[in-house]
Amino acid sequence: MTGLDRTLIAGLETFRGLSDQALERVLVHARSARHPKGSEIFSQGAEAESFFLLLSGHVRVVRTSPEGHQVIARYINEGELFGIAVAMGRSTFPASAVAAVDCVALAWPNREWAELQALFPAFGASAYQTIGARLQETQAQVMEMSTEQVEQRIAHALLRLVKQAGRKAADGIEIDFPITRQDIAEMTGTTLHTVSRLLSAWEQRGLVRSGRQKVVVTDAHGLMLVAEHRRRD
Amino acid sequence: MTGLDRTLIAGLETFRGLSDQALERVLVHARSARHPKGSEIFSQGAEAESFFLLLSGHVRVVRTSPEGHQVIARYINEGELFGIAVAMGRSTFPASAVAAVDCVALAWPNREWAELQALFPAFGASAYQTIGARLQETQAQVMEMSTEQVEQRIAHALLRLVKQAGRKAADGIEIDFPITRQDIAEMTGTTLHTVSRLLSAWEQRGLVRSGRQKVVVTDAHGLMLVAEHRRRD
DNA sequence: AGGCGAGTTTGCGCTTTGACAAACACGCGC
DNA sequence: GCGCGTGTTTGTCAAAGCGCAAACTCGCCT
Repeated sequence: MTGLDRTLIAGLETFRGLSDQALERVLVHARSARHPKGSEIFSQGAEAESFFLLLSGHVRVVRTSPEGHQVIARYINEGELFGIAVAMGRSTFPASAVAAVDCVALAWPNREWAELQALFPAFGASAYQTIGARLQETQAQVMEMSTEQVEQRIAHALLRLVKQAGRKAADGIEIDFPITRQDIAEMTGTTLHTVSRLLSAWEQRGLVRSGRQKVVVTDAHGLMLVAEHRRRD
Repeated sequence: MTGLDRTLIAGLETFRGLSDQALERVLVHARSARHPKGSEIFSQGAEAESFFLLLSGHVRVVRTSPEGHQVIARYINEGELFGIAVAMGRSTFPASAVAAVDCVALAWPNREWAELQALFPAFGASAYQTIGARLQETQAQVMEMSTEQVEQRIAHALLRLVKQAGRKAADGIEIDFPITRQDIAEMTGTTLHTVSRLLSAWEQRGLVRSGRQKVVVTDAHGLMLVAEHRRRD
């Protein structure tokens, strides 16, 4: 009854090197679900009973502080694992996941984690590499926030988004999902006002073209120069 | 010839639940080394050939940006693993480790990682939990830097230090290793000047007592109030 | 077609905090 | 015991960018 075909996940980095048979096994306990844009896939603090893999769409991972401040920890791209609290020995989700667009994701019960890891060591290794990579990225983000001005941080964030979720547009590269000034502010630790001002300025200089929930980087190289420019050298 | 006794590591979280025999096996390829205060245990960017466990002392993990800015990612306490690039699938160290005081650390060749993990699943699980916990901490740090003022960040940092490496002093809790204003600044993304001013102010208010490379928290509760106090609510 | 609302733009004042500078003090080594 | 260097204190100044406020505009829903 699953109807899940192994071609869904064949070719994904996470399952690289697994045989067709292995892929079938992986999918046995997986359930696929559609998550409409804006819906919460899981909720910060909730009991983590499953882990997920994004088949299509884009997911925003958001942490909310006790005081209600939101911070976007990362965007998840197609083919990535997310909500893997189980891999970090956590029983609750440390953040919420929200579908940035209509999404399709696979979900496995946590108990499958140990199982799959034992059956397919390559899967375990790849998963832990993912966590390691995220630790690196997050530490890089701390460095950025410690040493860079807001302008550089936003430029870096846009370049990262374009790299991870860029789609060729007529006059540049467009970020492949709707993103507000507020979102960008929450990624970079600033306010939507400042983001708005900077995007306007950059638009004048021909670096980007932006509109309602939309950003197109028209001069990636120019933006890189902005990102590299240090003032506190 | 090793002379390493299993009592060195018995009782450590990382090796919890391992038999005496297992502990002996763990130590077979371990080498112990003394690292004088201020010396580098490993260097950012260098080929990672070993992973480490701190037996005694305190280690500062420092990242340096291409422009030369330094950020202290964390302090390692006794009994903790560090330099586990191998666990994250990295071939080079993403940061440097510097002995904050005279230290003793065990080192294993990377090849032992897979070995130990296979032999003692509990070891692997605990190690990955460590990485997961560090990812959490680092993300919490990003939140802090996004949403809190410098004063709150420094208060939080001090409280964390006191919790992790506090030692009872006559009139409060002292941080157990020499730490400069510059160090605190590099932990919190600010400048030593600002740290100095705030510590002075706090000293006046009776929250801390500080001197050359030394900080004593005399009123942890009061400092917590400072840490919680939000201005951008 | 029109209205509503979310998202955006923009102005202004002000606080926080960084930059620069200079003097100071503690402790170690000679 | 003295001098030097590292670490610390403190002052002044400047400006980045936040808070607040208000206007605006595009899309979408009815």
